Amino acid sequence: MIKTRNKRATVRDVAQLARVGASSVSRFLRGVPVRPKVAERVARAVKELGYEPDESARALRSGRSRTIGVILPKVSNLFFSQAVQLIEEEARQRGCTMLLLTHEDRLGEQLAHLAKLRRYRADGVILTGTHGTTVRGIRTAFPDVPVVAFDHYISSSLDSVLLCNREAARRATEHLLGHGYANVACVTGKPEIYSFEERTAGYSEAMSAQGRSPWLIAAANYEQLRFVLRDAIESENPPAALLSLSDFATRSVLTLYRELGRKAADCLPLLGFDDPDFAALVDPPLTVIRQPIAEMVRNAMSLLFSRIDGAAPKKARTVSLPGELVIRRSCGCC
Amino acid sequence: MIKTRNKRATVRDVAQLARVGASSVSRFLRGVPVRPKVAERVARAVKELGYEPDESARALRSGRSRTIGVILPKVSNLFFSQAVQLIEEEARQRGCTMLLLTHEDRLGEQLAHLAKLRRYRADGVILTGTHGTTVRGIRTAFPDVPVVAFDHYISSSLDSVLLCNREAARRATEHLLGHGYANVACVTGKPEIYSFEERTAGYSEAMSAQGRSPWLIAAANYEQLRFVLRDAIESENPPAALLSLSDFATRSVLTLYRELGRKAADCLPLLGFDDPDFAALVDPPLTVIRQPIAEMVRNAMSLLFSRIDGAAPKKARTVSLPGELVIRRSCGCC
DNA sequence: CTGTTAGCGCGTTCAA
DNA sequence: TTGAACGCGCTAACAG
Repeated sequence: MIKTRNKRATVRDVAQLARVGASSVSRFLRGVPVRPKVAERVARAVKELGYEPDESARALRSGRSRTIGVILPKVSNLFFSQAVQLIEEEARQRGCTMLLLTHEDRLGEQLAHLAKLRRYRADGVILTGTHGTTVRGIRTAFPDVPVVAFDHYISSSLDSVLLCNREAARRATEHLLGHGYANVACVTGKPEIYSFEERTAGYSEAMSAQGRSPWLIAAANYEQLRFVLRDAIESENPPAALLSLSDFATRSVLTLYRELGRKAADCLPLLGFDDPDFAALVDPPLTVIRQPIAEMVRNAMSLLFSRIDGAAPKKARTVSLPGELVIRRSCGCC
Repeated sequence: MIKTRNKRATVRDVAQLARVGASSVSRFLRGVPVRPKVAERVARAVKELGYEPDESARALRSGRSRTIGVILPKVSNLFFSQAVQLIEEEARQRGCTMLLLTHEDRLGEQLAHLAKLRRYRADGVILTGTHGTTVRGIRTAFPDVPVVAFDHYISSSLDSVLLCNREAARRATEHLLGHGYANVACVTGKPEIYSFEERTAGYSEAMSAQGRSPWLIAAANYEQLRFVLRDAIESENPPAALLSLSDFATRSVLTLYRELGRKAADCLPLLGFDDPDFAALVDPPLTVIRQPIAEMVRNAMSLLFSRIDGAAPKKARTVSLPGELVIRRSCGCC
């Protein structure tokens, strides 16, 4: 089969073949009512020519790109990769396509991404920012584009969807405390990240409420975290149990145990945020706080699109969703 | 602060302010040499106006959208989510943005995605197709757009990047056989997927070479797989070891063990494809075939861009990369 | 190297 | 309702 390098069909070609005006074609394609006869002829011409509208031209003309931008720290963990998948599906249902960008917690990259989305005229943005993100920076890039903060609170002037981080951490801590482990330590990497700050706060509240002083085991990255952690658990007075603030931190803990050659019985009771693949598979199975990813995405998308469609109140809204405590065995239950 | 709803600055505004022609602005922005004086004035005007070029207009005029499409079955496993992250980084370095679409192994969705990318005039496409994908279907959507098949061989007329699936499966099987487990079974979901077919073939070759008959434990999905698997390992003459063809299949195996309450000692020796989070964390740690994701992505992107830049030979190229056998303990080593 | 001109494909006027 | 004409913002082609 010889590849006929025909130029792509345009509305004009379709109009000509269907013997109607170009604007009738345009109307038909966008669902604006036209005479049945016209509709039929246009439909046939479209099919015959294999016509597909050009989204660039559409965007240029209409000012809407039918595109939403998604900016995340990374996609290579279960929380974000599931979120991406759900966002994509929902965007598709709403006739949009997703531009995906990751910043790996570098503010500079994130700013560059915002500028890029501006150039692409994204109709809206889902943003999980990093430490240092300001609403001012966002609004410089997007004076008039809807932005929803996802898993990250930036300002009351921005729509946000969040886990009830404090409450979840408090509940998790209380659960551990309830087992009689008085000296619960809190483990996290990148303690400056918003969610981790909040969770730390919730943890501290729960500890203080029982007259216990918080013990934060933190490090700038997860490599280092293992070392700090090792010092802590091999010290004279080690923690009685561990609250881990993310799947990454949990992985550090488990990796350390493995390096140390500890058997399941020698492991500190553990409760972690996120419900990664390995949670149910390790020994003992991990008790976790599971984030309601699907609901978070659903809420974020409906906030976003209500703004894109101009149907939102001016005031920004914040949706806080509770975490689910999934009890397995690592916490000491059973 | 009152939001001044100024229209966005355009090249003409910049040109006017800088007192140069519009095309000089365009040239400067694209890196085409201009007189230093002009460059400086344009740069200042751009800054002053906060000018950002409009990618829609650019795409419309130049025929290049600076966008690449990525179509995958899903992103919620480690292999694909890492691939996505790497693709995005590399696309960014090359000045492109990624449009991400997932089809969850539904051919219809995949076709719709191809059509969508056509409307967006994607400059190139990275595609992990599903069963039933034909080069004809792809070329109907993209007569003249570069497409690279990723982790999926479709036709010799399409650039492809692949794991050496057969060889890896053969080696893995031989490794298990080498431990003296004669009766090695092969476990997979969705056996019709290209990679799994190839791996199955490699497994069968290795078995046959030793005069053993292959035993395929397969199911259409991973829920069902657990049941089939259970029948197999609880039968009178169970397999002596298991070769799992993907992280999902491996997860099914481990989940089943957990459901059955089996201790590490009672688990069949196991070797699995992919190196997911949990591989090093479970007991015993999993021996796996790790796919060289970064290299696969690097190759795919350079194949793609050499075609986008018109610097590729006409003939399609296939890159096959070897898997890495990561020996831990589940296979019976140590 | 520069500026002017034209038109990419579409949606949105307008007058019919 | 329809079709013709215009222009969104930009870059390719040209003449200077």
